[in-house]
Amino acid sequence: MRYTKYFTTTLRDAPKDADTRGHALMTRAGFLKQSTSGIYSYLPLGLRSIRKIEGIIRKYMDEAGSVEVLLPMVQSSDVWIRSGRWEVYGKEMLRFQDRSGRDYCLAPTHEDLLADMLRTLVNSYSQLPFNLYQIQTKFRDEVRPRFGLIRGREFIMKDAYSFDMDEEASLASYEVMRQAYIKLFHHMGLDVREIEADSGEIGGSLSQEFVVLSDIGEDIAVSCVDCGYTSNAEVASEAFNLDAETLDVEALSEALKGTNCTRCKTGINDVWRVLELGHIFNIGTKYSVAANLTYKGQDGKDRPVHMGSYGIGVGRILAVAAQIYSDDAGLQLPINIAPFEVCIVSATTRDDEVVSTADKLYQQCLDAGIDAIYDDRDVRAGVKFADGELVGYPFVVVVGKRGLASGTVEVKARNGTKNGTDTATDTIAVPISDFPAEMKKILDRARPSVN
RNA sequence: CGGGGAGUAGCGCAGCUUGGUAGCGCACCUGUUUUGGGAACAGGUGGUCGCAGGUUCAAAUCCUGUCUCCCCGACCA
Repeated sequence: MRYTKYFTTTLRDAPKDADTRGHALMTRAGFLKQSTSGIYSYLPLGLRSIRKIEGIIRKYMDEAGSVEVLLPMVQSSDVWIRSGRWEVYGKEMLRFQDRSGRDYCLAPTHEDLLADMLRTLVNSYSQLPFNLYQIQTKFRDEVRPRFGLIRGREFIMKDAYSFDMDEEASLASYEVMRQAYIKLFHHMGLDVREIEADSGEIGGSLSQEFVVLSDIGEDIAVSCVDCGYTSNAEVASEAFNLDAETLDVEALSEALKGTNCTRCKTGINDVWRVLELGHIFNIGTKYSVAANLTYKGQDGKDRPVHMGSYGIGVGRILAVAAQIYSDDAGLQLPINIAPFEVCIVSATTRDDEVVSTADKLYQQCLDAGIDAIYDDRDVRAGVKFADGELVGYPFVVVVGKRGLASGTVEVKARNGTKNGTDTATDTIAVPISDFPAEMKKILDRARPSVN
């Protein structure tokens, strides 16, 4: 992509209603534009990152045997009345009527419609097991949206559901999903922790959260520095007989200072603020019984399907990555979820050799399948460097007279850059003759290894 | 829903106390010079001061109402 043919913008000042650093930087870098409270437009760069996150999720869900579907966002009240939740679901469900006065809602979740739909499609044990997922926009009229994409009212979510004949098979499906989650988060470059969670209202026998440690986390967790066993504040407070009323980070840190891990018995506990990115549940038959979702077994008897449910907040992944992986100069998104992996910068546009070389390298990137943007604007080099740091391209390739004199270009890694100076510690000179092959090697080395 | 803050140019802000023809920085446009770390100079565009009503000779400024956004609490990916 040539910058001059693209559409993106950068801002020096963040809008005043962007509070967290990640949100302010994404706004400044041209990823996002708030539309109204809790509702955002994804601009070209932001959408590229979202698509990459979705692509990684699809890869690992597909590998785990889950099959993609797309359910409607606008749902008739019929479904919800049948599931009994039309009355129960509170104001978070946004309801409205069509021209004939029929009731509808914007789906806050999809279990009800899915179970309802499958009742007529699933009949026999021979159809089981299976697993369905979708990546969809959900709408919850939250009491208080906040922190940009962290808690929006409209948000993109991956939700998956497993359907098995019995509890044992369902637990096996759960484990497959759990492994897929670990891999996909690592592929994105995120340091996720698994937390033993309370199943809460969804119910069921087993539930885990996938969280990252972050100052904008909405929950508190206790983690063992040795074995890594992590539990949420409620579980930890039960284990240590603490008063759940006093559970802020400081109080919990104080209370648990020096205590040992409840699992490995030797490690020391540490307290963190954490943000939930994914949550998996082994539900059992609660929903299938309610929805009359049954299958006929080999013995001819009807039995309820055993379900599991598996969610990931897609937009939230981008939001928290922007928060965690950034500095004062801008974003530093992990390579697999950055909007572009490489930015080619022509240090001047007034030198024919520089321009023609930059053009050539860009074309080589296209031919080699390197995910590159070419900043071919007729602006000072400093503007391109500053914008490059703000957007956080993992690598910036500088084509300039200096390098050309020795037949090289500079490849600068974003995380090695020193703000405001030209003393990047992680800059290497790459011979122009070897460019695309060398660049590919550099990119591959930079990717997190999964497994 | 309870508590707190804010709406003035695309973005960030001043002006409001003490009414008197709306201002600054950045961005944007034109020209000249500049060109490997957010250039300089000169000129220029752009605002029904959130909206409605009221007080007044006169309202961004005072009064009343209203809408919106943000922050802190209970819920959630």
